[in-house]
Amino acid sequence: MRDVARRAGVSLSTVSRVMRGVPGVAPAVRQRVQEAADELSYVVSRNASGLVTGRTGRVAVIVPFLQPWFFGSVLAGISDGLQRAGLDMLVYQVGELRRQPGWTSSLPLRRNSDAVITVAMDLSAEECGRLDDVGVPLVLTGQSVPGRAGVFIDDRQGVAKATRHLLNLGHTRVAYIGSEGGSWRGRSSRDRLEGFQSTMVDAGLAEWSVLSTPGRRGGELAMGELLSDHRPPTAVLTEFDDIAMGAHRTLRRSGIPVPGAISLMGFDNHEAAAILDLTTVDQSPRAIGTAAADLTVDILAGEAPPDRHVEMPTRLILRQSTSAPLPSE
Amino acid sequence: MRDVARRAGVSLSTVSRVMRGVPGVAPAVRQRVQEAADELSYVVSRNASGLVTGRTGRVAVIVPFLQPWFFGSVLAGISDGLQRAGLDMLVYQVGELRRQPGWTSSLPLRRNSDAVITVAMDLSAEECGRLDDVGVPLVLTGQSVPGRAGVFIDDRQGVAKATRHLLNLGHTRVAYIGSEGGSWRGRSSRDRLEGFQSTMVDAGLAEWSVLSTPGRRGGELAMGELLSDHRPPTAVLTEFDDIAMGAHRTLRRSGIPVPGAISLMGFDNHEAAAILDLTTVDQSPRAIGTAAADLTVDILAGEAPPDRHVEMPTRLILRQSTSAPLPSE
DNA sequence: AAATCTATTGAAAACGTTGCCATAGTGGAT
DNA sequence: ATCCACTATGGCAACGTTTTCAATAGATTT
Repeated sequence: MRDVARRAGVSLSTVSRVMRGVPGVAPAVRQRVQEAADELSYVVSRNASGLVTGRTGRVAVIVPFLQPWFFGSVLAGISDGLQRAGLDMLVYQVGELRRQPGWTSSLPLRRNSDAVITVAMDLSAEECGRLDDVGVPLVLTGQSVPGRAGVFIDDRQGVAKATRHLLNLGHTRVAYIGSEGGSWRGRSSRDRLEGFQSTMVDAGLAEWSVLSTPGRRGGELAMGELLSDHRPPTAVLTEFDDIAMGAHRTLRRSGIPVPGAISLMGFDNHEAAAILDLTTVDQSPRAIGTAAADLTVDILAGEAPPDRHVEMPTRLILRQSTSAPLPSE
Repeated sequence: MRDVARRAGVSLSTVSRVMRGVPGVAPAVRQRVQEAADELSYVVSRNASGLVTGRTGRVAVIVPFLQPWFFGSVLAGISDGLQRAGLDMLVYQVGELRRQPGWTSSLPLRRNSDAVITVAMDLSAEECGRLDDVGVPLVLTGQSVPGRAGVFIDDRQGVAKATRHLLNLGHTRVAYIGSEGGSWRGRSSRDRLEGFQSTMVDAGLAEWSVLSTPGRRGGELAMGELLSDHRPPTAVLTEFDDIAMGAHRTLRRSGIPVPGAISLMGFDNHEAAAILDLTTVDQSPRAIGTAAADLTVDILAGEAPPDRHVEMPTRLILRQSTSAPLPSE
């Protein structure tokens, strides 16, 4: 910065003003400084400016994992939103680390980010509290906690929508495959199951659900179990697409036509769902990310209360894996 | 920090020494300071320490996109590696921005990161140079440029491996579907094509390749084109799995059994490849990420030359989509 | 007992910014 | 001509660390 000042023949203060775009600098001088900065390819050190302003210009994003497609999509959205606001994105993958009770303090968040966004972390109240201690705004995604800022979908309603789709097609024997344990998404898991159950009960039908280990393998097994019933379901809804893919595989191997004999539905609109022509419910993770970033920016600017909730819509994606049940039955 | 010092009854210098874990502090004092820091849940401000050390403790990772599964996997690996070394990860998604000539300077890299890792950016020499100007080590992944640090796979060899697999099964009419334009992966694209061509020529067979738009849709179209040949191939290899998935769809719709009539192979070991039982070549993106992070750490520590190349192995993943051609032909 | 060495600690200068206050012009109203 | 309000600019302290150097107190050697 000193070099820029010297080159433009002005003081440090003036360079600082130009770099921050604050008013009160003569146009001619402004341009001269700008040119000098460009020639030296100078950018301000966030380190130094953050030291005095107390703002770091960075937002920490905490994800449980980075590999599953879902997180990539949410991150893409967050990145878009933050970039627009000129903020940088720090990404922390907690993964296994999370098992340890004090994991929140192992993250160097304290004075190193202006806000924290968690993605589908399903935090406990205690974990939330610990993150609060960092002293920066906390925005949750994929999770709704009263009194805390969050962006999420209505899991219950989304599943209800899916269930009704199957009922509207004329199915009466509808089964649900959910996950249990091992998954990091406890709350959302429960909500989806309840959404299914209440919709079935409201329709005066028997609620029929199987819980299995999460993931594709779980779906395979659970589907096998359903097929071994003396009157198998004519439609199967799963908690998320991965499970549906496993179920799909079992059906394929058993030579059971989809949707001919059994209609199959997923949830999430997984990248690969399109490949299998799987009817599903879209929750547009990228939009969730953008919304979370925008919300964060607004909170930082004081334009939004630090407990605003943003609910994202879900959309039914109709593909080839669902149809009316065979009339013969 | 001052608070910690006061609470522990020592000077700032001593606290600093304790926090950095440098020797020269009496064990008793060390413990007292540690406790005080814990009670105040104090962590050092990277901002301030970076200001004086010149190190930021952060590494910038530049990716073209964040959504595709591949990037999530590489990031997961990078995150693992950096976390182990106590470094934070800044992620910049350049995406569309890249069209603009000066995009490199729009990233606040200069004094804000200790190193830059690019992921499958396929940078031009000029872009590399611009990133060099930032003045920090540059590590490329998915791209090999002489004289620059990089982690990559041998695309030619990987495709050659795949091609030989098909030839070993007894196929002689093997076609290749590659991508052209629109993709950000020019170099890798060319290498893969050449790997196929040279292997075929070496085997004394006719080289037969179709280029199409990248992605699933391109695969669908290209497969259709191949099927309209008066003697369609008995095996098809594609530049990457996405294309293979499109091709798979066309085959499914045409009622052509895979691998019965046509063997199909992808490349990359896409998440969804397992769903389609697609034989493919794995390049373990997560391992690439870890290797890139480790290399970066080593370069920063001066333990590796700033132009070290790390070549990652590829592995043939045998699944159900390839088999010997029908003897009848 | 004096001298030397070592281990531990503290004091103060830097690092590159920002924000406040002071200063110097500039033009208009009195 | 004098004063005022205003704009543009510079000077300097402060932010929270690390680093260098000096100081102190025991311990060891002569």
